[in-house]
Amino acid sequence: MKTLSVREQLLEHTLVLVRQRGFNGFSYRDLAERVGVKTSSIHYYFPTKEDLVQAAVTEYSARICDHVRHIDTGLPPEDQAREFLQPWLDSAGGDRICLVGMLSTEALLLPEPVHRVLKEFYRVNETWLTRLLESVQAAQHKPAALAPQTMAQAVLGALQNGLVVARLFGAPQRIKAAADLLTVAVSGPVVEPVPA
Amino acid sequence: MKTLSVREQLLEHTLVLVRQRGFNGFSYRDLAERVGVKTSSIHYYFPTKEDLVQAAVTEYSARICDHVRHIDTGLPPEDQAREFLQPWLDSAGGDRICLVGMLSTEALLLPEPVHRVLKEFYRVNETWLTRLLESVQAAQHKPAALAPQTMAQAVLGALQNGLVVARLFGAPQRIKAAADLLTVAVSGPVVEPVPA
DNA sequence: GTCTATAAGGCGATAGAC
DNA sequence: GTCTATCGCCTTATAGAC
Repeated sequence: MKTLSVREQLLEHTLVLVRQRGFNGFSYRDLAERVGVKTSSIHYYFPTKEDLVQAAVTEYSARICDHVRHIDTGLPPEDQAREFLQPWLDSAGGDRICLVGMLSTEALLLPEPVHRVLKEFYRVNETWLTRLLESVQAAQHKPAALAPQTMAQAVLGALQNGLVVARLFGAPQRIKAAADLLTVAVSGPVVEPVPA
Repeated sequence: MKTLSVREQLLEHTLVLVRQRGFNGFSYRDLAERVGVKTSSIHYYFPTKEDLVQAAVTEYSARICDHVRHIDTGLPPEDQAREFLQPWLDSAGGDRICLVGMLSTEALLLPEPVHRVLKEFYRVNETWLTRLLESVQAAQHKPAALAPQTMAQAVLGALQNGLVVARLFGAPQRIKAAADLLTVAVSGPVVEPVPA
């Protein structure tokens, strides 16, 4: 377990605070207390709060998008979908939603460079899902009811709101509706296991 | 066109401000300037900011839920779905998202009485969609790939995030993926009109 | 790099005159 | 009901010592 530099600690705690409370929901004081420095030290690394959030969203988007890009396209579609869904299922029901979902909701408060990263996140994830659904559709005889891109956007949206609702209700399983939507699209009807 | 009381004006402008910027994204000063009163007058009607947001979310949820409850259940499912979708399509691409979607994202900043209204909003909308999908499914020979309740949650989630993304991209048509998901679920494949 | 000290202004909220 | 005036605190941000 590596020791993080102060800058890295600031970034990690910012990721947590934004995912919990949003851009306007935490202060330099909150962040300083968590890392164990004074607020003036934060300004040394991130001159303004916009610099801080820009670094946070860039780091977060890179992590998720890298995860998606590294999914083995040789795997069966069901397995690719499972890999894609993993980070979403992992965070469902905790106190953190997707950082991109949070900041997109607060978009009117944020500068344009942040918008660019948010849009890129949606583009990368939707494009990956579209390709997956296209490959499934190409292997079938009947065309799907919804175009791959349309289903991709619907799935990603359902996942984003799924995290929000799972947290609101304190019910991790509420992410399952969105996950099932993707699962069905790549591999047919979901059959729940029957209790013995 | 009726003249609104000061209290009604405060509530209407609060609905707008929350849908644009969220609970922490506007101040009593912002609201006072818009209505043309001093900030102390706001406290006369709404002693605390939590009182203000409680009144706003209650009013907003009542409006949408009443709209949903008044949809004629005797209509064909496609027409019921169209009615349901109308307020979502109307606000897509503007600067306002769903107030419930906004406050749900900010849930950790808000008191429990607000949570109760947010959850009730999801319950009412999901229940209505579930019933609609059940009625469609009962009239068909094959069972749908997804259970009605699951599809209902996915559709509502896709709509919420659809508003967020439509605003972020400045592209009203981005709400269509979510709308198509519901439309297909109640009436089969969506066929785009071919340009002449 | 990290600190102390402080600036300059915003915030929600209250007291009391009218 | 609406105002003026003000309180106490929080906010982001900066200057300058160490």
